Amino acid sequence: MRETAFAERLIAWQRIHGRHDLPWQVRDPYRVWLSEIMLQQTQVASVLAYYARFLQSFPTVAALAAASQDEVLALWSGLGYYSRARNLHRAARMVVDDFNGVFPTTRSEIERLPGVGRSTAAAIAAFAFGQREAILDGNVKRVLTRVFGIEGHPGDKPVENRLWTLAESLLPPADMTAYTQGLMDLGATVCLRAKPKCADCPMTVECVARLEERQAELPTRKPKKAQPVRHVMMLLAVWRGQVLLQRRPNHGIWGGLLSLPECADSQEAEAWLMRHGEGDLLPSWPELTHVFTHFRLVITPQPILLSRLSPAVSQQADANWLPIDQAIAAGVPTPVGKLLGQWLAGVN
DNA sequence: AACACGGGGAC
DNA sequence: GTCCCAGTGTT
Repeated sequence: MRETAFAERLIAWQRIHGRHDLPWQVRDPYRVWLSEIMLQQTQVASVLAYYARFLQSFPTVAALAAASQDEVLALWSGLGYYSRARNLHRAARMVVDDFNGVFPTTRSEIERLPGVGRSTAAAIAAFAFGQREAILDGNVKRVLTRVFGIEGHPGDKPVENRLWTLAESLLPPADMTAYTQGLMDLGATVCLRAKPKCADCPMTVECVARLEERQAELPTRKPKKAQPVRHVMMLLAVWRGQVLLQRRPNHGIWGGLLSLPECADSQEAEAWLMRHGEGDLLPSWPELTHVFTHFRLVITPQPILLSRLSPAVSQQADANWLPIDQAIAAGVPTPVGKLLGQWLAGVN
């Protein structure tokens, strides 16, 4: 297909059939940026409520910069990929401190913000400033591999490089907002992964995948490998009606979130109890499996009722004793929220 | 180049 | 259950 034909058809299609009512379809770069970060590896339906709540608490980049990391993480809790929230917070402070409170206006400058890579920077530059920059996200990769019949896993470097070059060659001379939004809309509403609606697609007559009936083979799947399993025991330590939460390190899984204390097995749980005071190990609850991209985590919940807390422990700086309902609201990982919810349901 | 990083929707 | 998504940062 001619490059110009692709862009012309896409823009015309977007104006009629594309999405025009998403809350982040604005020119305010702060709102565009926030939405793009939330939408990384996360679907629109999941983002909508988080976006509204976040914007209500932090209406401007200055408000976000003035917040604490805790406040930001609490509003992010449940969305996943928490480094996005920490980077967002750092980047807000960078905009205030290094860019004099004015959001940067070029792709290369925007790309310096932590958490903003090439595609996200290009999307912000296109939506907020109408600049001629190519995006390449999951939707675009699916559309391009199908329409142009590009073989190979799009995550492989040579394939990805080819897709970037193609994406740049397709850019229209103007109308970048409609074009960029059209690319995303086509991928999200028509060029679906499982059942693409080829009859509704403006590229259908020339789409390689459609012509060869290979929609199911493109984009090429990632070769999969076995997922390792990790086991952990999570302690539901309760003292005077409050549960103990500990801050996780900023790096690694659930970085920076409050979570339950962990150990390997019930023997270690006994030792933990001896260190922390006196009380009883209740029978452990049934295992809970949490699935990640790269491994599965099998959690054994171990409730502990403390009757006395050792003085040294009660003064630990990182110990957070909270009523269960407040603990849930504090921004804990999803499986921890489930466990605390089960406790509430069981006790009350 | 490969991996780490969450959660949820679609099937 | 499996696959994959509006990706980025680290190694």
